[in-house]
Amino acid sequence: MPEGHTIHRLAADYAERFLGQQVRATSPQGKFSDGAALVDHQVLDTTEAHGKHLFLGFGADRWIHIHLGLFGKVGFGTAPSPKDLRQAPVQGGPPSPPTDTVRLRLANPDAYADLRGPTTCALITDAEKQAIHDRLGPDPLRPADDGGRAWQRISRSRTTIAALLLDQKIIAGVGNVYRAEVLFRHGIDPYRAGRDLTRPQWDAIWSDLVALMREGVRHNRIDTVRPEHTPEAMGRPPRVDDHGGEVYVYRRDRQGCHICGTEIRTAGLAARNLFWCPGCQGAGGAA
DNA sequence: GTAGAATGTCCAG
DNA sequence: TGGACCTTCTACG
Repeated sequence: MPEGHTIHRLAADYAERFLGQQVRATSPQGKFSDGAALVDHQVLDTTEAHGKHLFLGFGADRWIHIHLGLFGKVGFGTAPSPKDLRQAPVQGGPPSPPTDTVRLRLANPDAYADLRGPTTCALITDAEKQAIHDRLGPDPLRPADDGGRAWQRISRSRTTIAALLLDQKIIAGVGNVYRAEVLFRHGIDPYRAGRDLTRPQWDAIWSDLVALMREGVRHNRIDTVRPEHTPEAMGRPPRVDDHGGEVYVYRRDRQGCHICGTEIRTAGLAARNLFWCPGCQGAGGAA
């Protein structure tokens, strides 16, 4: 479920519940028991996101590095955590859910956070953390980051803009949904080579990503349709099948484009599904 | 019940 | 380029 907005939201959500406090850290699943033991009873002093990477800081030179991959998820709840319930079952209460997939649980007297299914959950040093930053491109959600750095790479590349947008070395945090949607919003053919974009086009894409992804953090979901294209504005049924966000093309293949009615198309590109509207994003097309 | 897909990334060949 | 990996949910028997 995670694109960059999810990770930045998680950084804020962990901070809200645990920052500046000693936490209990455990690995009910067992795969991170050693790491959890090293931060157990330590104070969480920093939470930070860069692209799809999340860092939880516990004092000098000690970070938990989390990458959710395709399936990872964090569930927050109020204390007691499910495991605690199991240890002291409430008489007549509901059966506690299974917890054996929880890689990392952070808990304090008021709240818990359960991490499941991450690609990465590891204890790292400052130097290892810096190495991760060094191989990531600018992130539209990091205020100090600058799209110009990405342009240096894009403007010299023969690779398609659709592939470049997913390359985390070039721009960090964009995933399959934002890539499809931002190209649609700017009327850009996904197969156009990076070097065939103009600087103004790239600047517009970058600032649009900043705005869209900030909204994504606020609402914890991806919405990309402009006000005039919402279900209410157009009198069309809202999207129900998906994660709730209103989009133009992502997973809308074989349905009509909200703007021009052309059938949305899909194709594999670099092992991911690409979605676009041939009408609005044809050669030189502008939405 | 079981297969397949899913907003991601790495590595071997 | 294909497979491996991590988990959850849906569609289909």
